[in-house]
Amino acid sequence: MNLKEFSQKLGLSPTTVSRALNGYPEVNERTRERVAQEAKRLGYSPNSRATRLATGRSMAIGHILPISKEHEMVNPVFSDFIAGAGERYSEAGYDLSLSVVRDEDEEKTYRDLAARGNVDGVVLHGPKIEDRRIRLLRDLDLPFVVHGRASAVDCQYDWVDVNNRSAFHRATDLLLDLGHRRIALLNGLTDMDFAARRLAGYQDALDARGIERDDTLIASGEMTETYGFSNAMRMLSSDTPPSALLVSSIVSAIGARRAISTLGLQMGRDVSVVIHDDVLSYFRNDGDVPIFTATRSSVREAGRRCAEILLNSIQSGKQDAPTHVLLEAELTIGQSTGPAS
Amino acid sequence: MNLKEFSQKLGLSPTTVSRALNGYPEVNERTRERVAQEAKRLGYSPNSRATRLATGRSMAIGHILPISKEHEMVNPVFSDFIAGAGERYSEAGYDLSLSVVRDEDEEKTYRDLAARGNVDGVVLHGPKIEDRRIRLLRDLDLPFVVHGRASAVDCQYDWVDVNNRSAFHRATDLLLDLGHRRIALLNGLTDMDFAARRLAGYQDALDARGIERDDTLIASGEMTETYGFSNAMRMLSSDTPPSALLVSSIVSAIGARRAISTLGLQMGRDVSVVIHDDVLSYFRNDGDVPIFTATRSSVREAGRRCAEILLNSIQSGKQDAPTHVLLEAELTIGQSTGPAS
DNA sequence: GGAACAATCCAAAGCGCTTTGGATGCCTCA
DNA sequence: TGAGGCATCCAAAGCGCTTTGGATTGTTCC
Repeated sequence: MNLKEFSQKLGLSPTTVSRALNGYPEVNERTRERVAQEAKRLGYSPNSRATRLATGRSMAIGHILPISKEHEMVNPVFSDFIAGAGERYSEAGYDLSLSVVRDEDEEKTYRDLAARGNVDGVVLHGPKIEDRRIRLLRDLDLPFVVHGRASAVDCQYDWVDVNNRSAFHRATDLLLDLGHRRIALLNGLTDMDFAARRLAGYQDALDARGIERDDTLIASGEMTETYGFSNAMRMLSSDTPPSALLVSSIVSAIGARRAISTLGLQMGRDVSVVIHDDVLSYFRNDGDVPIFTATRSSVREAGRRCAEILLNSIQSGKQDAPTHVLLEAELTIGQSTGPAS
Repeated sequence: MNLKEFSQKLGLSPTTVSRALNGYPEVNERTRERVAQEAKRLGYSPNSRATRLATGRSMAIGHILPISKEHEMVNPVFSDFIAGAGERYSEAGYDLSLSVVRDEDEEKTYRDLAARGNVDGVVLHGPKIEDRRIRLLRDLDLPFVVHGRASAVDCQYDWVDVNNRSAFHRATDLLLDLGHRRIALLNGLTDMDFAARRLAGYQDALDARGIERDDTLIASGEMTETYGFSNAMRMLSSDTPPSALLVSSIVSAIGARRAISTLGLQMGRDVSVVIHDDVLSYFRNDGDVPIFTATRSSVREAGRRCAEILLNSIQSGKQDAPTHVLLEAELTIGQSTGPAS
């Protein structure tokens, strides 16, 4: 049923019905209620395609999930982030439009979304240190918010980020306080901004104690279980093994733990491990004493915050000062750390 | 720029331009090429909102991600499934529209998607044994495909499923062949269809050897790491512990492995473990000798197949015989199984 | 040379909403 | 009593495409 038919059944004009349903003041409250009731009774709801054309808004937020043909990896935090953001979108009546594209097509996809008006805004995931996408989105005049930051990009934009630098500074400090001197860092890919900041935090802590950094203790790569396993194996079985590992993701930490027990060592006694915990829903690191000592910050919460900021900037027609949210990670002591022997 | 302006610049009518861009035969090839070139040069692409209204198609497939307020869980296979399906959607020019809703709102959301015409079809995730959503979708006349099946629903529908029953039959058989007699099953939630089928497969194998099932060896729940850990702990530290575990998810198996090593046991020697492996991208269970012996079936591939079936049924106006795809899981021997001692 | 036909293009009518710019009726107040 | 104001409703013009039903031109064939 469309508006015309529905309004005829009510003996009203389409105009009035439309206004009644959309909360405009020009319509009598009794009329509005009657319209609402009849709409429910007869099962009328406005066709979204028509609404979108008429209003010029898409009522959708775009997310791009780039797939690299080599690894075919999906970022494990993606689904939890999406869950957080999507929750807000639903509340606000927005759709979440997900484009799964080969990573080399990502920029093209943004252009396309903008040109065809598929979405009213986008969330940018996984910014690199120098991220071209940010300028692109600004030039396309498509509202966006970045989950993370891009250190080498100097234009203004909204972002939500964890304070990775301070988190890893504190994590490293903790290990140093426990007497560890050879601390390995299993980090994300080097061109990722978050990885650079985590490295900087780690470096800060070493610098503050005058400890020289040993580059053989630093690994970077996609944070899979295998990555954690193989790097921990390699480092721990070297002549000068680390006594502690700082691992950028709980997934890789699982791999590191596997390496530790494969080598007949015990985590928390022979090797200490501190992780960054994004609070993935199927990998809860909680309980009375969490498995892993961790810097913790919920990626789902980050999703919510991103959504809020973006929806605001879309609805307000934006162009206020840019919004920045810097979430502080919480450092929790778990079973995976202990004094250096 | 809109079609009217663009066609004026070309000295053609909107009709011709539209037809040229959409591949209709009534337009001269030279004209078509000129239109295509100019569109690229001037950056014209048709407004998708208008196209969607005019054609009456949404060019979007809906997926619902229900969030239970208690656990706030996101199914870990979700993102990989989405990645597989989304790939196909992109190729076909369809959007993936993701609705994140509280689980009690799921049916309402389907009704809404159908009534407002937000999507041309939906994928149904995680069917329960008796799943009301299937009838609902049929009644709503919204094309859909189910990832999985619902044993107790007798209407016809398209589905893509893994042969869970035979997979778990074979997995159990393998353990029986190795001499294990007390085999625990860490299964999914009891009302899930896949869990019922896996249990049936397990039962089949026991029956074939005349082994009585011990219900204390069967657990069901949401397949988190913690779930795997605590159930494995409980069972393995009982008076009559199992000598082998059959675990429905790699995530829970990680937890089970943690329990095994916490108890000072060794996986593959003291306790055998067989898992079902959905081939999650960040948790690859491969390599020369995989960590876990597993029945393996790629959930991403399932996503692709679902997408293909759904797009076909939408484009063909459907109502052929329903399409069923039953994927056979591949049984791979890894390091986690060995003879019963 | 004109009928028949194909190839090519176009004008205009949708698609189902929103929104502008009134119209109508009723009340108030001098 | 009639002008002014308010509350309530409506007709019609978009939004930017697609698609139907011609119109026009050029070609072919007897």
